Amino acid sequence: MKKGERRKQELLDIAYRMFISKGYENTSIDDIINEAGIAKGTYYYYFKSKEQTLEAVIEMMIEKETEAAVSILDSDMPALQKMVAIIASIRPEPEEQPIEGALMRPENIIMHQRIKQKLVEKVVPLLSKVVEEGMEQGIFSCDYIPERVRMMLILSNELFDEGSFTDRDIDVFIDITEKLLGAQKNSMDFIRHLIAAPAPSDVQTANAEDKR
Amino acid sequence: MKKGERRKQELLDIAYRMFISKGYENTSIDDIINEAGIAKGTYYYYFKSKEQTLEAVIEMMIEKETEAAVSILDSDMPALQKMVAIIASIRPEPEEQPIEGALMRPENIIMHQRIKQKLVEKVVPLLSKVVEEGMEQGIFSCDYIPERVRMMLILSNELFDEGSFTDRDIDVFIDITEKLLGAQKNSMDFIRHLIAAPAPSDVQTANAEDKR
Amino acid sequence: MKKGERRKQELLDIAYRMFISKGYENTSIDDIINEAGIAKGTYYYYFKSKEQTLEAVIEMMIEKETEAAVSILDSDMPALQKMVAIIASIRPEPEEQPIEGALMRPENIIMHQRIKQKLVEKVVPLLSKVVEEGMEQGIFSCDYIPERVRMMLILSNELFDEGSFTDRDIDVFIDITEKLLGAQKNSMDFIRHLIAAPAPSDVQTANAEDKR
Amino acid sequence: MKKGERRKQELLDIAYRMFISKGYENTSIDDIINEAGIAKGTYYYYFKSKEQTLEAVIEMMIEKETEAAVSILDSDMPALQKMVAIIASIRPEPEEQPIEGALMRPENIIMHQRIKQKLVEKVVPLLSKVVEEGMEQGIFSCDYIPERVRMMLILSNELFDEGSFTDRDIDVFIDITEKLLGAQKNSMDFIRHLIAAPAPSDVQTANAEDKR
DNA sequence: GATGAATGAGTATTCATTCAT
DNA sequence: GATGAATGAATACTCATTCAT
Repeated sequence: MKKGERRKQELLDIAYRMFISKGYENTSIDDIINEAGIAKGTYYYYFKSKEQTLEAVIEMMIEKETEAAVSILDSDMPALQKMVAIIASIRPEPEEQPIEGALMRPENIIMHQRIKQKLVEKVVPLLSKVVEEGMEQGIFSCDYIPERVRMMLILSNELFDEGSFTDRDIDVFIDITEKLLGAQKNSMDFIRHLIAAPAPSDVQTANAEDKR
Repeated sequence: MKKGERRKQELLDIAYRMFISKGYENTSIDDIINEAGIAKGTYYYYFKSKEQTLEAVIEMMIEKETEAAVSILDSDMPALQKMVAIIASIRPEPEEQPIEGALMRPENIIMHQRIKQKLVEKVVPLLSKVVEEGMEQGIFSCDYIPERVRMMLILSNELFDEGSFTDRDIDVFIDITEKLLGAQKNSMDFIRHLIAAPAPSDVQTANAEDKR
Repeated sequence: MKKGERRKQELLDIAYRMFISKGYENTSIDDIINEAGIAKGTYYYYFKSKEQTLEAVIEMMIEKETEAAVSILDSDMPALQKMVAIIASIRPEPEEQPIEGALMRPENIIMHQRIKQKLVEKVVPLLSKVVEEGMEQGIFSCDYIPERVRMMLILSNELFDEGSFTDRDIDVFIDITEKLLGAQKNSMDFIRHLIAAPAPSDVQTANAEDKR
Repeated sequence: MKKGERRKQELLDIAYRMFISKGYENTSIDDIINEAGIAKGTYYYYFKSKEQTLEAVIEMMIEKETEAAVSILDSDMPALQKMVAIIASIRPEPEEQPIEGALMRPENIIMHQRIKQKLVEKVVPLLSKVVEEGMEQGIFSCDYIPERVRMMLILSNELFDEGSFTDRDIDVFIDITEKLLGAQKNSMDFIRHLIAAPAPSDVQTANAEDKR
C-alpha cells in the first residue's frame, strides 16, 4: 500500500512537470511512462484516464498552495503581514515555471486557466477574512469584501503571471489595491517585493527600485 | 480575383462561426469543408494551414471590432461619451456568443484568450487617448494612463465575459474604475448599462437598479 | 479444501451471470473480481485463464441441465410424458435470461452457440432412448432416431430461443415433429404449452389457442 | 470516381476474405491495410469504421447471393427445378470457405450468424413463391408456406454448413423436407446432390450414393 | 481555380496474464 | 491461499497536410 502510494505520487509529480513544461495537450501518455520508466498498464493502474490525471495534478497543486495559506490565516500576525504571506504563498514556485519562462504558452492555457480559477475560488475566502481582520484593526475600510478581494486576485494573476510587466504596472497595481480596500496610501507598498522577486529568468524587473 | 476573394471571405466566416461554436481544437478541416461544400484541396488553396486560418479569423474579428472604435475616437463627442461608445463597441456581438452562452467553455479557451489579448492590445491606445482628452476636460485625473486603461479592460474581461457576475461585482467595478482614472464618484455609473444589457439569457442582471 | 471449493463455485456463479448478462467478450476479469470482491491473483489461483473459466461455466450449465433430464429418463413414466419433461427441463431458466430477454444479443452469440452445441450433443442420446421406448409403446415409428431427434432439437433452438416466433411457427413445428417421429397427428400438441409459456415478457404467444 | 469505386471494391474484397478466414474480431485494421498495401488514412477514407466495413461486406455477400436467386425465380423452369437452382445458388462458394474448412470456428460465429440471418430473411419470400408455384403444379401441398420454407432453410443451414454431417442426415433431411411441403416421397431426392457436392475438403460425403 | 484520393504519424485506452511477497 | 502491483502487446480511430490531375 505504502509502495503504491509512493509510486502514484511519483507519477503525479512527473505528469505535473510535463504538463507544465509541454502543456497538457502536448503531453502524451507515452511521454509520461517513458519518463517514469514504467509500462503503459502501470500508468492505467494508477489513473483512470489522462483527464483524471490532470484533475489529480490540479488538485495536488491547489492543495499544496492553499495549505500554507490556511496556516498563515490561523497564525496571529497583524492583518497586513498575513496578507503579504498569503499572497506570497500562492505564487507559483520557480520550479513550476515551465522551461523558457512562458507558463501560458498557448498549449498551457487550459491547465493554467483551470488552476487559476480553482485557486481564486479557494483563496478569496481566506483573504476576505484577513481583510475583515484588517478592518477591525483600522487598516482597511471597504464594503463588498469578497468581490474586492477577487478583483485584486484576478488583476494580480493577469498582470504578473506572464512575467511581461513593468514597474509602472506594479505602481498602478499598488495604487489601485490600496484604493480598492480603503487602505492608507503607500501602506501596501510591500506588494512590490512580492511581485518583483520571483523568477530568476525575469530580466525586466531586475532593477525594480522604488520610484515614487 | 474578385470571385476568389469572396470565396475566401466565405470560408473565413464559416471557420469563424465553427471555431466559436465548437472550439478551435474541436473543429476539423473536414467540418469546415463539409459546411462550405468544397473540396479539401480548395481549402488548402486559400489557407496554408489550420493555424493560419485561426490567425486570419482572429485578425478579422479584431479588425471588425476596432474599426468602429477608431471612428468613435475621431468623432467629437465628449470624453465620457466616447468611452461609453468604445467600450460598447468591443463587446462581443450576440451572434458571436456560442450556443448556450458559454463563450469560454474549456474548448474555447484558446481562441478566446488570443482574441482577448489582441483586443486589449489594440484598444488600450484608443481608450488611452480618450482618457487624455478626459483629463484635458477635467473629467479624469491620473498618471500612467495606458497601464490603468489596460487594468480596467482586463478586469472587465475577466469579470463580465463569463456572464456569472452579480450586481455587487458591477458596483465594485464602477467604484474601482472611477478611482483608477481619478473620476468623480458616480460619474461612471453609466457603465452599469453597458454591462447589464447585452445577452438576453442573462437573468441575474435583469433588475440592476442603482443601489448606491 | 472445502472452503476453496466453495470459493471456486462462487466465482463460477458470478462469471456465469456476467457472461450471460454482458456477454463473454464484454466481461473483463476486472469485472468479475470486482463483483466477487477478490484480488486478481486469487482469480488466477482458481482459474488458469479466462477461456478456461468459460469452459467451466458451460460445463456447469450443461451438467445442471442434463442432470434433471437423466433422472427423468430413469423414471417410469410413459414415453410421451418423458419427452415433455425432458424438453421442459432443458429450456433455459428464467434467471438465465439476460436482462431484457435478449439471450442472443450479438455479444452473447459465442457463448450461446457453444451452450447450444453441447446441449444438443448431450440431450440427443437421452431423447433417442425415449423415442426408442416410444416405438416399443407404439407411439412413434421411424428410423435414424438420433438424427431425427437432433433435427428436432436444432429446429426448436433456432425457432424458439429468440422469442420472436408466431403461433403459426408453433403449429408447423408440431406438425413436422409428429411427421419426423412418425407419431399420430395431434398427439404431440402438448409441445405447444412448453413453448408458449416461458418468458413473462413474451406477448405474442399470450393467446395461443388451439387452432387446428 | 471510377478509380475510387474500384479501390473500395478491392478493399471490400480483402476485408471479406480476411473476415472469413480469420474471423471479424481477429482481423485488425492493420491486417487489412497491410494486405492492401495502403495507408491507414486511406482505409478510413473509404470506410467510416470497422463495424461499417463488416456491414458492407455482409451486404455485398447477400446481394451477390440473392441476385442469382431472383433471376432463377423469374425464369420459367418447373417449380422443383427452380427450387434446386435457388438452393444451389445460395450455398457459399468454395472460395468462401475459410482456410482449413471451418467456417464457423468460434471467431467466425458472429459474421456467420449475421449472414445466415440476412440470407434466410431474403430467401424465404423467394422460395415461398416457388412453393406456391409448385402447389399450383400439384407438386407441393401445404399451408403456412413461409414458415415451412424458413424451417427448411434453418435446418439446412445448421446441418450442412459445418460440413460435419452424414448420409443419414441427408436422408432424414430429404424425408422431412418432403413431408414439410407435402411432396411425393422421393420427389426431392435431388437435394442430395446439392448437399453432397460442395466443399472439396469434405471427406465424409465423398461416396454419397443413393441408399434408399 | 478546384478536386479528392492518399498519407501516416499520433493517441488514448483495454485487458489477460504473471509473480514476488 | 491470497494479494495487488506491474506488464506490454494490441487496437481502432483522427486529422492536418500533400499533390497529381
